[in-house]
Amino acid sequence: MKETKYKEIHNHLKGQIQQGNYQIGDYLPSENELCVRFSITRTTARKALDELAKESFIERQHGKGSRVKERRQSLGLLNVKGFSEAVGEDIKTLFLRKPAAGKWDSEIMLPVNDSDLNSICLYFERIRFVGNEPVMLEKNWFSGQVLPDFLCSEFIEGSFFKTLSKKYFIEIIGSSQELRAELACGKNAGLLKVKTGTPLLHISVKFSTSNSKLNIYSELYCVTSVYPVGNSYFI
Amino acid sequence: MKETKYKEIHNHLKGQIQQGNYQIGDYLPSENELCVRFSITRTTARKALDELAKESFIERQHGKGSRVKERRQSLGLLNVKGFSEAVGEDIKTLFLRKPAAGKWDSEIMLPVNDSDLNSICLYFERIRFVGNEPVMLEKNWFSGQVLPDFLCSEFIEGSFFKTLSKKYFIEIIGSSQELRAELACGKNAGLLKVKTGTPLLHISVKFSTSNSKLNIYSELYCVTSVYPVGNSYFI
DNA sequence: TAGTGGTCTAGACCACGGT
DNA sequence: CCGTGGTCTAGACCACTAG
Repeated sequence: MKETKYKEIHNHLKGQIQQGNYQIGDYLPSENELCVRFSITRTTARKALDELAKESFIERQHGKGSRVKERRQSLGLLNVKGFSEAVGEDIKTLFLRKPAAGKWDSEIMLPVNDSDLNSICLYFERIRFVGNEPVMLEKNWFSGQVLPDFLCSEFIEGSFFKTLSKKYFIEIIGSSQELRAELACGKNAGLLKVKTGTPLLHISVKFSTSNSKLNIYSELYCVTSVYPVGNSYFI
Repeated sequence: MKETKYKEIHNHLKGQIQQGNYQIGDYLPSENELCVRFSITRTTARKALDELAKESFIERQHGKGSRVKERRQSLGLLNVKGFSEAVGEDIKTLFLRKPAAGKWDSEIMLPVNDSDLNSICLYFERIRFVGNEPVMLEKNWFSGQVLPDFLCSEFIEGSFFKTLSKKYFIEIIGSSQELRAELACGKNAGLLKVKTGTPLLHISVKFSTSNSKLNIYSELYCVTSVYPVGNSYFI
């Protein structure tokens, strides 16, 4: 498995940013400078920088350069932050199923890419608690194709997204979502310790990542009576 | 103002897809074919196709081609787009109350700014239909302070946000939201023509605008059984 | 094996921003 | 003016898919 040149440059620069060698507002080396420093052509340098821009680490400014941006946290609804950073209280996580081989379930509401359907499906499922109250049932599917050793590893700081970023250098670059209000079926009601027929907020999300072979499909069932699902978005 | 070549190709292909000349599952011309047909190089052809992929009109398949994807339509969550631009179908709007003086109701779930509380409150309320099905009950409160003549004017293209933008040059710059799944109370059930006890998605939004004196508070009640509320966000 | 997309080279001209 | 990023050409080799 050989890494491409542009990914090498891309990861190098991303690492520099994450380590703080380039601060917010700083300018990265220009395309031409990267060409010299890494013995590549502009096409390759551009590709590396374009990827960084797509992941919103930098902002390209015509005539000026590539400036390190503040990374926006909110991604549509549930954020990149995910649950662990979103609730300021005492939260716990219980794995109902640790990451393992699964199947592309029909429970996934958003259309699954063909390329995903043709590859191995990994799955995990957990319940999130605030205090001792279960507030969210979370089911996640994704292609195992691009995540070697995923099954063996623990999550970094309990966060799936952090693990993707720090261990595999994969960033979330977008999401689409569908929201439904539903009545809890017996099974979900049991898991969330509510009565059957309690209204649940059902969130279907498909996350796109900087690795085009990795999409993450999630189905979330939330008890919203005490803790509504919130988010904010600012330009 | 000259259009770039890749944008020209990109728009041409997008038009073909939108007009149905390429159906879902069809393959677009290969990169090499585009090169010949439009007298361009592969770099340019690729750029056009990459843009289409980024907009999720197509899926790139190594060794096969560029396949037209399904783009699911659903009710756009009021991020900035608003309802009228989000749904591609036959939508109608019925005003239950045209914009008029109102009061800062306790139904508003998100905290109202003090400066708003101290100024005149305008209010309007409408029901959104897809076809003949009511799908959303929408209640809006905002300060009338900065919108002279607002009561007299019609909405531009039926859109509140467009009216703000084109007539008053005010843009939405942010929002916070809370989501709840609730059971329809008698009144809302009646308006939305569902049974009491049907689960409704209750969205509370507070929009901030480019005019710091204007905040918009909305309470939305959505029937999600047929048209889930959707949104997507890409960096 | 032929055709496809993915990566890369080595150039070129242009539009933009600041000096 | 120079350096920046944006577009584009004309090639090349590779990896993947399918017959």
